[in-house]
Amino acid sequence: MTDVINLINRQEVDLSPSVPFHFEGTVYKPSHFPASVDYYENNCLWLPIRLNETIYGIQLYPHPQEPTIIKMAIFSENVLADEEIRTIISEVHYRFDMDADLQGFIQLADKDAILSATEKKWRGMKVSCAFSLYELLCITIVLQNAQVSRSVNMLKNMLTTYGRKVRFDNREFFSFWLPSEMANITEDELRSLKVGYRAKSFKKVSSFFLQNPNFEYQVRNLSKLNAAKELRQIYGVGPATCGYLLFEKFHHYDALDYISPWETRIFGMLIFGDQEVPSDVILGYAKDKWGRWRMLAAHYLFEDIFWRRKTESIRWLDDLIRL
DNA sequence: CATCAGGGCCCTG
DNA sequence: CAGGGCCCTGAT
Repeated sequence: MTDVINLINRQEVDLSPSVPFHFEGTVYKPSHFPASVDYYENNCLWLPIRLNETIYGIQLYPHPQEPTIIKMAIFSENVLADEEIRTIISEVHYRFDMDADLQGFIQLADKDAILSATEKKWRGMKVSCAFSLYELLCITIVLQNAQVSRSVNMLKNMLTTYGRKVRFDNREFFSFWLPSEMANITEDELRSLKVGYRAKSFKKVSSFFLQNPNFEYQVRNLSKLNAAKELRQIYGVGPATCGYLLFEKFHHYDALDYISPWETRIFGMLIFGDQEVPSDVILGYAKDKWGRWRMLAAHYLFEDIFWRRKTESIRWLDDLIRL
């Protein structure tokens, strides 16, 4: 796609997330690999967002004076209707879990030796996913059975070939392709972008969303168990991907029922100082100590160590990540 | 130079 | 429910 979508209209609105709200911890997750689908810098997030097939540009930053208010600038091609603004606000609230009540977690962490300091440091950090379910699935597809550098390359190839270039606030991004845009693309074409056997997943996931356009919104209302049942029916969604979706996208704070080998080693170190601890021991520990907050607790520990990695060298973590 | 496992999942037996 | 195969790549 050569044409660039220029979002020239700018409109500001105020958001009032539930407090406490840790802006930086919520909108930027250092454990995620960087992609040109959003950008975070210095307490400000830029994000193209696609709703009802229309692409908007979102800029989020804390209000300079009012600590409980988050400012959102919406960039658009056309002047926004009130209804559109309401839709965007409500979607952003969902994606950054702005209505969450984490009081139970705060109380739990306060009495927990492992969590206490980390929770205080990041108090108000919400689980978030800047992307739609379909977009997140595309990310998890490139994540599977590949090292990070290859995942980055696969997503970049897909975006530059099928994504839409979006410009707002003097910045350029790629917005994801639509499920319908995958329909006429062959597996061989996808394989030429070095995605390998994942080509089939892209095709199948896209046709699933084409047939079930409201799937994400239906799953939002389901219990963890029922949501998992629905998600696992999608081709390419196994236990690891399902866990990511349940937690990051659908905010099931207890979605820690499976841990992949590489995460097992990291959690082993974080909890027991030993990377050889088997995953079922870690799962049992988390369930016992953190109960219905166990994935959120794990998330706090996980993101904290990745934050620390930005300013200090953590040898054992470098060895385990293998970029 | 070759071999190999990787931020999983599908499919088969 | 265990295990082989899968695309491609950087590490060894």
